[in-house]
Amino acid sequence: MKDLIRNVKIAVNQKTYVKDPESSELGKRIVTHGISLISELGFESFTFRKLGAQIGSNESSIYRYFENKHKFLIYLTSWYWGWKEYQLVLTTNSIQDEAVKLEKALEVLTEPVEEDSAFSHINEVALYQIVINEYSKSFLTKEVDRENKEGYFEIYKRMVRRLGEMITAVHPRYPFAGSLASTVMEGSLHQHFLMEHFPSLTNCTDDSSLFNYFRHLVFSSLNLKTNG
Amino acid sequence: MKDLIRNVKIAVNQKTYVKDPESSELGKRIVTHGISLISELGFESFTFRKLGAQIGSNESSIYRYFENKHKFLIYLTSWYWGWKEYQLVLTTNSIQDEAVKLEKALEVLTEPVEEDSAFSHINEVALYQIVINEYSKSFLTKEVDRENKEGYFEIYKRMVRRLGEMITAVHPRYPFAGSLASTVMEGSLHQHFLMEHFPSLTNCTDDSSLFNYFRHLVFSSLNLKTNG
DNA sequence: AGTATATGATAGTATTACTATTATATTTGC
DNA sequence: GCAAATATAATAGTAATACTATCATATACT
Repeated sequence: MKDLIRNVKIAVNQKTYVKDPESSELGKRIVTHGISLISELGFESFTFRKLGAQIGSNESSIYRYFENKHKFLIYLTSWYWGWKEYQLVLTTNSIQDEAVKLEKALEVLTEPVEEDSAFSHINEVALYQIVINEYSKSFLTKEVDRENKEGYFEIYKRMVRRLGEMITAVHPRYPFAGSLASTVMEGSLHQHFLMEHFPSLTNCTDDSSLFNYFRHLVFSSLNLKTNG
Repeated sequence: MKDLIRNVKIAVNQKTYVKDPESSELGKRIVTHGISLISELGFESFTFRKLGAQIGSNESSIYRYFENKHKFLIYLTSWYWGWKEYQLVLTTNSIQDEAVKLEKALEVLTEPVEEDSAFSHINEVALYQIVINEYSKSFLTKEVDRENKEGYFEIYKRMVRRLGEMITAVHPRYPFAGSLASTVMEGSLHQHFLMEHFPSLTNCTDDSSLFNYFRHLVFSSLNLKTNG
């Protein structure tokens, strides 16, 4: 999944930034080095001051692009989900058989993330690590309802909805399509985290076993056998 | 599930505190009001200074019980999981039929939390809200591997293991017992969060539908029908 | 050449997350 | 009942955080 289409821009809710970081060189440097610094230090220890130091730029300049690091995290993770959604749609769109389509969707969601040269200023592999380790922190806040209303989580929600619709297409009377879709979305991040830090709590050891686990989980719930 | 046994103390890893908060009145006040303040302000805005102000005590006195708020969170959530584990064991212990036992375990994990008068200084309902909203933050850190080695997450891990063993007892050849157990543990918190803040992403509307969803998920994976 | 815009440099503020020290209560041991 | 030990309170101090504000400079555009 790389280089599929050039000249595509991932659309992120404009409220997440003050000035579009893709509109300037400095903006792109903020994103590039922001990703590497968050994945290196973790979100708690990451500061705009440190980021400024790393890119040889001033803290105050970064504030001209992002209000604070929370919004910066929402920007980055929204970008990630937008990018993933794009892959999801592109990969599954042409598939007629609904079961095969769903299976393919699960594959896209669990397969290892690879560099996408269409977005040279973004290291998707490092960004994926950020999503695994920090995404939950973007919504586990007291401001979640207000921010949800403002549309900060739209892309993620749309992806859950898409996956839910694929589940319903396979089994229209299954009553928990939304819950299953959200369980898979969140669960695949969580199982990734467990593989890295709590291997005794998961049977998954690599991305292929992760895929097998979720495929079995979903298709069993829908009373169907899998192909694998 | 209340008042089952008195004079039981939930054992929490001693490294999470400097001085056992259950050993003094002040310690218990810290825990009592700490729970209410974190659930009121959220973990990010919670500080020992504010807690001190609320209990009419000094910030420095709180530091004599807990090194920092991160360890305080680990203490509180460990206590919660210890309390839940106790319920789990007590409820399922005497059940012979492995499928019934597993079903009962899922019920304990998804049912609404009620006040337990055996621990009068702890508001279990508020603590459960903290677990839903903040638990992930206790392990989504750069220090997770070190803290895991020091045993900070032992109780939670033991619960996942117990649930995994129950799954294996029902279906010995199912290859993803651990992953399924961890998915249910984390997933039930996540679905609770979605019910409150992202209702469009779940089909669960109350604790009974939550239980039905996870029961169906687990028993389908094990190729068994449920009773309900 | 003049103006607008982007970035940089510096300084300042309130708060956080502590640590250290000293003072004052309270408990306990003899 | 008094001294000693312990627990708690009060105060102060530090480095860092998360900003905001102001002013200077560089570059770009007209």
